[in-house]
Amino acid sequence: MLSKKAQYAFRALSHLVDKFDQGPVLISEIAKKKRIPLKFLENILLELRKAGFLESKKGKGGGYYLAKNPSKIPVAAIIRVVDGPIAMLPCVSLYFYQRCKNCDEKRCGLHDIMEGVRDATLHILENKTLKDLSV
Amino acid sequence: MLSKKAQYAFRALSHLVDKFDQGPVLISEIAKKKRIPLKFLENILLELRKAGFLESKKGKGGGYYLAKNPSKIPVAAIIRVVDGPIAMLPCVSLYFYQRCKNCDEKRCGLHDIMEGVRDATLHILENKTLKDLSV
DNA sequence: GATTAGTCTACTTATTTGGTGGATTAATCA
DNA sequence: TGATTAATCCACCAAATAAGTAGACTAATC
Repeated sequence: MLSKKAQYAFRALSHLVDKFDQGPVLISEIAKKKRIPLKFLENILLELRKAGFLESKKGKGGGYYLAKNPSKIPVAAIIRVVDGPIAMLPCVSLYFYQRCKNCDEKRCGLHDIMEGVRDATLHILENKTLKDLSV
Repeated sequence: MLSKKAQYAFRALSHLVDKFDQGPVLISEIAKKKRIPLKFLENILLELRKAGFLESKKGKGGGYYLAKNPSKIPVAAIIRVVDGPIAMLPCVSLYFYQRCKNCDEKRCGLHDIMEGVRDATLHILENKTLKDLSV
């Protein structure tokens, strides 16, 4: 399951996609429109900015906006920043790999199954982008 | 990510698959062989028994054993019992569905994407079974 | 220099995860 | 029948993570 934080992130991003190329959007506007706790949203947007997906401007006329075209930002990348690994086991994660305690990866059936799940999942999440958030 | 509990469950089950049709296996044997904390394993096995995947026998010669052929038990079913939903959003879960607060399912891009992920994931997890745990 | 709006640090609170202790019940065997 | 074996059940605990909040600070604009 995606965390609430990740769900908030996608809701916020979908608003920024709608306003793409229309200048900065206030955090407070996003919070109000999308019903996200303001201070919590601050943290989320900051994290997304540090990861390079958003840019921001301070002062009057400031706010947040997408750093690049929504069609260039895969859904998978957002999940990794906000929630971490997408895979169901550490030993099959591409970006957060950890060796399996007590499991020989060469002879572990679960490993193989979860590798398959990861591939199928990423095939979708790497190809769907923020532009697909607005239907 | 699967919880540690679910990972323990699969490790324990793979042992029971290896011993399938050879009578009951002691919790303590599984715990030792698979290096799972004994008392925690008790809880896990009990849960799996109540869900109908295992049977047990008390007293001397007792222990746990699979309730049916490993090839009849899908990996998906085990995950649902131990960890709950497989889907990435409540609003696309088949067994743990919950309506999305603040998201119109007919017009939500994320909903559609995660529906696709769910289908791709379940296509694998419903067809792989406990017999696939032993390679 | 007043105002606006994001940044940063540091909490707090709630929930989930992972794990333990100990008494009880059921089956077997001597 | 009573000792032994092994699962069952209940109730708890600690650590980690998730979710949310407070308030001072910095940068841009007017």
